[in-house]
Amino acid sequence: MSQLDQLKHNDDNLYKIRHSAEHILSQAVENLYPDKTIRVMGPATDDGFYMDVETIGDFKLSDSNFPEIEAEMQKIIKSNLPIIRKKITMEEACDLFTNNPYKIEWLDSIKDRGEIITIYSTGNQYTDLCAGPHVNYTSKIKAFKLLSIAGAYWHGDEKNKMLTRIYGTAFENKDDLETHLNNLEEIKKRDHRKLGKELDLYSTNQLTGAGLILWHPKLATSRNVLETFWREEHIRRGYQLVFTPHIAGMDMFVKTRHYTKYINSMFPVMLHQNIEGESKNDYTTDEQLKPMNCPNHVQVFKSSPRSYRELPFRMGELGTVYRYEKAGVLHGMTRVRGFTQDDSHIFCTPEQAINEVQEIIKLTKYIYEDIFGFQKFQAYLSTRPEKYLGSVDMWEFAQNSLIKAMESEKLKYKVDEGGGAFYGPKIDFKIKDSIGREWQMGTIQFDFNLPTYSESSEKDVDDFWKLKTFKDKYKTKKNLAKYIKQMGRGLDAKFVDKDGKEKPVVMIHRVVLGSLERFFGVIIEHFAGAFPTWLSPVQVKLIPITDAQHEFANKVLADLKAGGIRVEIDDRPEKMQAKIRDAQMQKIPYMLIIGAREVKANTVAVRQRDGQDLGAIPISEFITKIKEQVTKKSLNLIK
RNA sequence: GCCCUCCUAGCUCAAUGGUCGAGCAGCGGUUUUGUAAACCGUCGAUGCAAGUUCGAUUCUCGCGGAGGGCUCCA
Repeated sequence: MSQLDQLKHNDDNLYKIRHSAEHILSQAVENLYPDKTIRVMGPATDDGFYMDVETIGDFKLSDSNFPEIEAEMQKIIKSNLPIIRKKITMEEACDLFTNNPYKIEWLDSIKDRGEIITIYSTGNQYTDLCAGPHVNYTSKIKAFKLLSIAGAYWHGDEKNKMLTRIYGTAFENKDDLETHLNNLEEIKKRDHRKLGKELDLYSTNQLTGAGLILWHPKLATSRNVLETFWREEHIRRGYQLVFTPHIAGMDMFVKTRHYTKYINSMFPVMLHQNIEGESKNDYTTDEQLKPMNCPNHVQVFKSSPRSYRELPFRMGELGTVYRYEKAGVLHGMTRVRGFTQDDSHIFCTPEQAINEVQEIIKLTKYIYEDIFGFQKFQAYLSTRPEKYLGSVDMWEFAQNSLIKAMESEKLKYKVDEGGGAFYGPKIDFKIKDSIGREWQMGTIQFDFNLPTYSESSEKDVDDFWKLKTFKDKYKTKKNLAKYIKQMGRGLDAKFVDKDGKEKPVVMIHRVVLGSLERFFGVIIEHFAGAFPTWLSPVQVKLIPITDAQHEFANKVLADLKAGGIRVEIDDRPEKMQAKIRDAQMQKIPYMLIIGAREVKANTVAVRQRDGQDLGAIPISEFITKIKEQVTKKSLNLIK
């Protein structure tokens, strides 16, 4: 956020209300638990406020404290205390907050920045170090609510003490608060974890393992449809599709240096010495569950000498990878430990790079906007970080390629200065779903690490020696050093140019959907579970009103199936209303009601999931319309 | 990994230091119906392991999982 934005922000009445509400919360907590808490700080946010507090000894705050805290806040608000700003000196400030180490630290940083020191007093009961601004009386807080409680590290650093954070929100009036709380309810209704259960889409369980998704038949149907689309679209755009294994030899990830960078998020090595009945002590071929597809793709590229004539070589795979994500970060389908990336690697010459990036952007826009109707997606360019591989020239070349491609495609982007990976610059695509939350999806990254080769250094040996896995395996540092030197660094991918000389190939890593798990998690929420017809697991439900229509309904079923429509018949001995309700709750796009009238006229009565009744239409006409809709991958229903 | 909370039937929810209750779903019947739930019957559960206790689903500890955050996200 720019400084100007920040100012506008602070002046906004809502921000004043929220920041003041946060002060009142802080004051209430202090009133209620004076010797058990130390005040830290808290700001207003885009949708509310939060306050950090340290709890002392065994004392713990939980949401069961909310009623009494809210009551205390209400008391402060009702007292209608004035909130007054005052400028003070550093000495005065140090005196005032001498018992609060957080405020003293804060004062130090204010001093470093050379800013003035201001305090805000609520009546003569509570004074806090604060830049403001605030409302002038506590009674201006007309509507507030505490929402949740969580832990947060001081300064967001996990090495620091864990504080307690209370989240809440405040508004100018009760109606706005009500609306906001209703929106939160809406978000909960769209939650893919809730819909995943209700619509029987996926599950996880303890025996399968945390963060590992079981795709149920319905979602698997949609995934198969999406995968087919993905494959056809990629073949059409000149990609060559491959399959590679889920595991790779350890040597691979020694050469790529994944072990020294990311070993904490990789599943452990599969040691052959642990194989029952294995007598050989030689386990040089130990394997590793792959955390990414790139190395195997490089191996496909390297399987024979590559001519410049073969470039660009666009290699694609729906490749499943496994990463040991920390237990606390797992979340439904959007953050998991096993996932399938719609991965591709493009091997090309430097001259071809811009065009390749441009083609990827075109594909990304097509899929996001045209196919899924994500109207807003944001591109971020991440540039050279402090620690980086390769030369500055290489980085400049790659960054320029990305920028030029985005400009040719008229793609607006924001810059994340220094946010690139150590191995190359990148473009990230983030999608806003229908309720405004942003998700990281696709990415385009240059990779200066994998395709290159260099000798192992002493530091490399040291880095590996620090790892238990390698210490245990090689026993002595001398053994390890011999091994690491033998491995070298990088996978050394080259091509033979027109002049007959071997040259390093440019490698571009890209995903469009990101991972199928996350993508489906996002589109479940985006569509609130009501997928467009082409992607719906069940596209049509046949609802005969009585048994007398079963024969006719089965004929319709056969006709629709013959037309390639995913259709089911509900021939339970239930009332039509109950069948409609069930189909409706399953968000099936079309319900075809079949009663005596339809049998007689050879028609079906079409009810859409949006509640629209299209009346009776001939079966052939319905088939034509729905097929057209599926072919066009329309986001709308027939009418 | 860290802080807080939670874990009761397939799902949603109830109750309790003394043999856990309901609705929906399932199953067996009855009902044959015109655009969001027919009726009757029936099956089914305290995450795992330990401690305190005469007795634990309830209290304590550990583990696992889930949720809200923090940190992280090649």
